[in-house]
Order: sequence, then structure tokens, then C-alpha cells
Amino acid sequence: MSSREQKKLQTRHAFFNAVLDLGMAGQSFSAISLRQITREVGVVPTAFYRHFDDMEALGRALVVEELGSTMAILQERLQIGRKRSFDRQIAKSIQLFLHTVSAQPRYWQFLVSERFGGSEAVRRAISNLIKSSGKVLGDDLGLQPAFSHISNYDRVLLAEAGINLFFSWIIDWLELTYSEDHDDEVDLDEIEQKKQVMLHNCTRQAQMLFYGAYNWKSSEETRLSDDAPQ
Amino acid sequence: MSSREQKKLQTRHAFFNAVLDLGMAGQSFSAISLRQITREVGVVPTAFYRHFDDMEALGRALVVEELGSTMAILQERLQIGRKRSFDRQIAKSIQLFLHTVSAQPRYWQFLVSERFGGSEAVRRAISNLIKSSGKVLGDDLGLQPAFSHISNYDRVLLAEAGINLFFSWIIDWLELTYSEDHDDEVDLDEIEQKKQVMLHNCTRQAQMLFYGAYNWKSSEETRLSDDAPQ
DNA sequence: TGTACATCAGTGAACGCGCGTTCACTGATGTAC
DNA sequence: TGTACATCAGTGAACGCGCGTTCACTGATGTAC
Repeated sequence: MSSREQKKLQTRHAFFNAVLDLGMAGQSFSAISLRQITREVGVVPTAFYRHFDDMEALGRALVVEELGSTMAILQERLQIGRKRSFDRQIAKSIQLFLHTVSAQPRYWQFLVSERFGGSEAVRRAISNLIKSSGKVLGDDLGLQPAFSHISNYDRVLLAEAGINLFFSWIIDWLELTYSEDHDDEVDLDEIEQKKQVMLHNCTRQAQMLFYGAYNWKSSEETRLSDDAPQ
Repeated sequence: MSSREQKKLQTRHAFFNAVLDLGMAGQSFSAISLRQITREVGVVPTAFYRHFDDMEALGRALVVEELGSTMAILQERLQIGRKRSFDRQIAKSIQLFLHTVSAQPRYWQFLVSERFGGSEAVRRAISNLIKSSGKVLGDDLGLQPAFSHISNYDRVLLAEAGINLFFSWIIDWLELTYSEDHDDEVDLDEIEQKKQVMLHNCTRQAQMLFYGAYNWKSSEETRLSDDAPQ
């Protein structure tokens, strides 16, 4: 790769970083202006167009190129169903998940807050990312004997419910880890304790869901109404 | 109440409606401008300040005054644990929930997309709303014999997991119901069928969680680590 | 009931500002010979 | 290796526009007598 191409790629990443940084500062993507980003990157506004057609293209590229690999790394590390025995791995997996989130706060912050956000392109890209994660998790669960009695169909539903449960924790967890960084006048022990409590609570919620699935019979039909029992 | 006060209240509601309408059109709250809203309401921009200090105050008031009562209505109608026997009420409750969402699409769209959105004030207000809903649902579950063996603490966790699960469905469900309205060239039967499938899937996910809780023992401790079994 | 004054939701002009996008440009890097 | 030309990431001035907020105002409604 030529040094010119390398430089361009570097700037491209600087654009991604600018969006993530502004996202961490509490701005939603659709409220971020093109000029704000170029200011952050340290280039003139017109330079933006050397890299992206518009903000939407930037958002889409960010999700696909940067966040896609973040999710892939998590999936690689998790491998629920492959590595550990069932009864202990829920706690371990959730610990791993939350620590992965803490390690890359900007990525997860962006994923969660833009998942149902104002930019349709970004929303769609994130939705695809999450759907494919659901598939991977579903497949992983299939490798676990505890879930072998569950049909493929139900296993995908379980995996999606699980992922939605995981996502529901992220913002609260990140808020805890942020308060760790602004550590003037903050009792670090207290935060550590809160994190332990949250870890416990999340684990317990996951256990309710997955132990529930453990006892779940795919052969049972779902009754949609009182009026028409089968 | 004087007719002047009535008129003012009417305009205040028009402001709320404008935000919700723009939200339905895909705009996130933090990307909506003051002038856009006053245009929608049909008043001059300066009239805004007769009702709210700034956009943040409008967002907060919208959540507290309008969405609060929406949630209250849903809770009133649901009363999980009080009305029906356990085994059939999950399906019924979810049906009721999704139909409530369809009946007030703007409210739920706003709640979901601003829950982790760009305005801290709105985010906080929604978070409080959801937390109090979790409490109500937890109390309702407590009235149900099937959950009487679960500790208060775990029941709240279960209720929160449930609510997060419910919220994860809303956007997809609303997208289905929207496509019903733009019914040029759309096969209504096909949509109805998709809705049935989604209703089935959601019910099954909820059953996994709640049947899981049904088999859950609060006395069991949660192991946070492989290394320190008790 | 009629009059005189107070209140206040909504008006309309004006402001300075940051926005997205255009355009012709510069100068370092890359390529062909 | 040296020269002549091409490429293209980043520049800087300029544009018209919608923004939030200010101010003095209007005129219908409410109140006091």
C-alpha cells in the first residue's frame, strides 16, 4: 500500500473516531454536524467529501467496518456452548461480555444509542449486525448439550432474546464504568461494589432466561388465545 | 378553568403532538429544531417560550405528562398476575401489549428511540418511567402463585428483564403495522400473517423467560466465577 | 350590566451564527520514460 | 538516477439557509369596580 493510501486510511479512521468521541460526549449521530466532525479530525470541512458522500455514508461505514469487527471479536471470545460446561458458563460469559464492553466503551455506546436512533441507514446496519450475532449465538447454543432438545427455530428466538437482554444492560454498565474514570471525590470501592452487584443481577437475569430455556420443550405449542385452545 | 387557560393547554398538547409526529417521521428528538416544531404547531417561533424554557424542558414534560399516562394505562390493562391463571396469560398479555403499542404508535416509537438517545433529560425521564413500570410488573407477578417462591429481589430482576424483552419488540412490531397503513400494493394478508408469526415468536420468548422463572429457585446462589465455588 | 384597566398567548422583524455544499486551488506523492 | 507529468488529499473563500433568541408589539380574554 502506498504511503498516500495509508495516510488516507488513517484520516478515514480519524473520522470514525470523531463520531465515536462525540457519541461518548452524549451527542446522537443524527445531531452531529459535518463541520463538527471535520473540526474534531483537524481538517477543513470540504475534506470530508474526499472520504464520504454524506453523513449517512459515514455512519454506515462506521457500523460495517469498525463495529462489525468489534462484534466479531466478542463472538470469538464468547463462544457460549463450546468452551465451558453449562452450569457455570453463564456467569463467566456475562463477565466476559461486560468487560468487553468496558474495554471498548465508545463502540458499545454507539451501538446501543443508535440502534433505534434517527438515522435509518445506521439503524439498518446495526440491525443487521445484531441479527447476525443472534445467528452465531444460536449456533453456539446448539453445540451445548443442554440446548440440544430445543428446535433450531426456538434456539434462534432464545438467542435473540438473550442478545436483547445483554444490550439492555450496556448503558447502565457504561455509566458505572464512566464514574470510575472521573475519580475525583468518588469512592472507588463503592463503584466496585456496585459493579459486583450489577454483575450478579445480570447473571441472575440471564440464568432465569437460559435455565428457563433449559426446561423448555420445543414440542409444546404456543397458545395465542384463551378462546381457541388446541 | 378559563377559556384562556384551556386554549394554552391545547397549544401545549399541540407541541407534544408535533414532537411525536416528527418522531414518527424518523427524526430523533435531539435533531428536531425549535422552529420545526412551531411550524408544525402553526405558531411563530417566539411563541414557544410562552410554554417551555427550551427544547429540553419540552422533552421532559412530554415524557412525564403524556407518556407517563400511556404507561399507566397499559399497566392498568395488563395486571399480569391478578387476572388470569398463569399458563395462558402470557400469550394474552403479550397480545394485549402489542395491540396497545399499535394503538398508540407515536408514543411507543418515541419511548423506544429516545430511551438511549441524545437528550440526557429525556433519557432520564424515560428511564424513571421504565423503572417504575418494572416495580409495578414485579408487584403484579408477586400476586401470582406461580411466582410466590421467588424472592422480592429476584422478582424485580425478572420484571426488568421482561420489560426489556417487551421493549426489544416494539420497533419491529411498529414497522409491521406501518406497512399496513401504506397499503397501496401491499398484501394485507401477508402482513397479517407476519404479525401472527411475530406474535407467536414474542410469546415464545416470553414463555422461555417466565417459565424459566417459574422453575427458578431464589435460594440458589449465583456463582460469579469458576474459581471460587461456594 | 357597563367601563376601565391588567394580563398574557401569540406576532413579526431583526440579530448573529453555524450549517452543507460549490469551486478553483495547492503541493506532496506516485508514475512513466 | 533524473525529469516531466498525473493524481488527489487537503485548502480556503464564498454562498444561501435555517437556526435560537431578543425585543417591542397586538389584541382577545379576564378582572375590579
